Formats: sequence, C-alpha cells, structure tokens
Amino acid sequence: MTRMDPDIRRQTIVDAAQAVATRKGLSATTVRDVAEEMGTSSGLIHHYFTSMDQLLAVVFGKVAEADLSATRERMDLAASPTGKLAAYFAAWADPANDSTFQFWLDAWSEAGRNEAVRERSRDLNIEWQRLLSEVIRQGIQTGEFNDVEVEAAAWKALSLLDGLTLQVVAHPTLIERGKAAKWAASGIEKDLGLPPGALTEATILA
Amino acid sequence: MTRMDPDIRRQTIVDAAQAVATRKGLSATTVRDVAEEMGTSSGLIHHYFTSMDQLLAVVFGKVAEADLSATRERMDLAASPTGKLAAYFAAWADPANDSTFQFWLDAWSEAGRNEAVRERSRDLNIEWQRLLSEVIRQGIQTGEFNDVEVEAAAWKALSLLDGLTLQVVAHPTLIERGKAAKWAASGIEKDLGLPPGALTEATILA
DNA sequence: TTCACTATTGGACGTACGCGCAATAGAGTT
DNA sequence: AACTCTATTGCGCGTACGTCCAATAGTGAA
Repeated sequence: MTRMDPDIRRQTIVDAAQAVATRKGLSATTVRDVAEEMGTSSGLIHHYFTSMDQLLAVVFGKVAEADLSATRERMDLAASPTGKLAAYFAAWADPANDSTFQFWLDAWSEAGRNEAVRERSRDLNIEWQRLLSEVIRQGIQTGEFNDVEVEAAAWKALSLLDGLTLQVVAHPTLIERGKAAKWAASGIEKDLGLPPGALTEATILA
Repeated sequence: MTRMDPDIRRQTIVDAAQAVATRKGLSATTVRDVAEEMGTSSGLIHHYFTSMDQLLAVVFGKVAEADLSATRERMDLAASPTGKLAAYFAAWADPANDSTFQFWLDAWSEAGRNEAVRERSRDLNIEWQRLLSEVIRQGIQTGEFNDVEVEAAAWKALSLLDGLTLQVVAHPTLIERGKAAKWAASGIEKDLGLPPGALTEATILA
C-alpha cells in the first residue's frame, strides 16, 4: 500500500477498526480484520499501536465521544430547555445510533473485568448524565419543567432511555421501536411536568 | 473421574461452568476451563453439550431463572398488588443479586452475536416484564394503582430498574446504591400513582 | 544520484480455542 | 465370568489469535 503520513495512517487504522467493530462487535475485532479492511498488511497495525487492546480502547472512546458531541451540537441548535431536551431525545431515538449502543453494551459487560474500559465507560456515562442535568436545571429556572431534584431526574431519564434501548438493540424483535420511543418520551415528560408530546413533536427550534 | 449418572454429570458440568463464568465472565469461559474446574477431561463436555455456545446459554438461563423464581416466591408471600410490587422491588434492590446482573450485562452484550444467548435473554426478559405486567394489572383492578397502560408501565419500570442497576454494577463508585433505590422507587410510585414510600417501607405483607 | 529514514510487507512463532474420535474403563445384565 | 453399553479419557486436528521481526520499498534531504 502507498506510504502515508503517520498521522493520517493512524487515523486510517482507527477508522478501519471502527468499521469492523461496528460490524462484528468490539471484542470480536482482530488485527487481521482491520488490516484487510484497510487493504494493508497486518504488521502495520503494531507499528502504530502497541497492542490490540489499546487500539480497541481508542476506537470505543472515539465512537462514544462522537455520539456525545453530535448530540451536544443538536442540542445547541435549540433555544429553550424543552427544545434542547427534544433534541437530546431525537438523537437518542435515531436508529443510526444502534451500532453505537452495541458498543455501550460491550463496554458495560467488560467494565467488571477491565479497569481501563470501566473508567472510560464511567466517565462517558457521567458526561451523558451531565448533559441532561444541565438542561433540566435550565428548564426549572425558566419554569418550563417542574421543580424536580436535578440529579435524580437526570439519572432516571438516562436510565430509562438506556434500559429501553438495551431491549431494542439486544432483542431486535422484542419491542417495537416506535413504542419504546413513545414510552420513553411520555415517562420523561411526565416526570418533568411537560405536556404530552413536547419531546416528540417538531419543536426543536422553539 | 468416577463414572456418574448422566443427569447428575450434566448438572455438574453446568455448575462448574457457572463457577467459571462468575469468575471470568460468560464469553471468556472455555471448554478447558470448565473441565479443569470439574477435574475431568475436556472431551467430556462435548459428550453432553453439542456446542460451547449451548452450554453457556444453559448456564445463563439457569442463573437468570433462579433469580426469577426466587423473586416470584417473594411476591407470592404478599397479598396486595402493592405488597407484591414492593417484594419485587426488594428482590431487585438486594445487593446479593449483583453477580447475577453481571450475567445480564454479559448476555445483552453477547446477544448480538450468539443466537442461543439472544433467545434465552429475550425470553427471560419477557418473563420479568410479565411479572410486572401481572401485578400492575391487579393493582389497577383493585384501584391501588392509577389506570395506566399496563404494557407501557411494565416496560418502563423494568427499563428504569435495569438502567439504574447497570450503572451501579458496571461502575461501582458512580451512583450510591441507596440513591439508585430511592430514585427507582419514587419513579415507579409516581407512575402508578402510589404514595411516596409505598415500595420501600415494610408493607410487604400488607 | 546517493543516502538515511521509516512506512510497509509478509510470514513465523507460540498460544489458545472448539471440536471430534479412537481407545479405555466402569457398571449393570445375563 | 463373559458381555454390552456408554461414561470418560487424552490427544490430535484445523483454525484463529496477538505479537514480533527481518526484509523491502517509498520519500525527502544532501
């Protein structure tokens, strides 16, 4: 393969690993898979990463962070806390993120035995909860939301979303996707005192 | 090793596999691990199980079913729907079940790639949801609960519990266990129209 | 054009896996 | 005691894995 600038090659490897991991799962991704995906030899990967575990940790971090920052951007487009929360919800409900959620399932499973994964997973979960905490706090200030306990409400919302998504992703035919979305929305709306439909109707820019 | 009655040997293999899986994780459990745990040859395992995937699915099923039936028994001791739901909640909140929940994390992660595990996980999740559905339906009939949509309420409650437990088990120091229990209880109570504390105060026999 | 540097190759090495199978051995029956 | 049945052994097969390394081939500098 053509010689590449090291920084670009590194990027290429991570991208290829991500593509494979999205297809086969994080723990099932092998050096040879990644090499074949790139169209290079397998030895090249160890020229840039000291171990396969390290590469996979980088991939997980990249995927989770990309999802997080994409959600942040969608939320920033909305002005009101209700609009921001609806944006958060829309990002969550997007089926395109299913493969990302499989990464989360892998990470939570692995967290019990792999300290590096546990800390990365932990930190990123905190970020997601913080995203919710902030918007809930704002909503309380503007009077759009009930005066709930912020930390509790954020963890409850995040957990409800995680728990439902888990079922949808792990058992594809068990819960109809639309139902899960409806249930999640109604649960959060009720908890925060929002009118029914506030999270699902196109009021993101409001 | 001494010759055993086939039924008992089968049991022995499953128990050994469970012990290893509890220590190393479901997906990291190998044929040789299980044989060493039993003190037998590795070939013996394939005399009783057609594949390793199948054995692991049986192990997961056994662990999850034991938890399920223990919870059923605790619920049966209560007379009222509120009491039954409190029993369900108490069983869920028991830290002794953390290791069982690690099996769930493994199963959900593995479900995407292992059909036997996926189906077992799916079926058992349905059983847990059904347990909630029944008690919610009863509670609505007796007037103890609000007239909520049963399926939705059950999946929401289950998902909230799963989502919170996930954080507690995967990231031990992230959420204080007592807080998670308080949040889960208040969320479910609110949804069903129960008075605060109905699920956590010792009214199980009521 | 020559040279130094290093990106890249391609395969070897040791290990581990699930699985299958011929050989062995223990228990019940005749 | 001879025989049948099958639980159990122990190892071999093929495959796949992460890692490593000597050889090769681009690329920019001298």
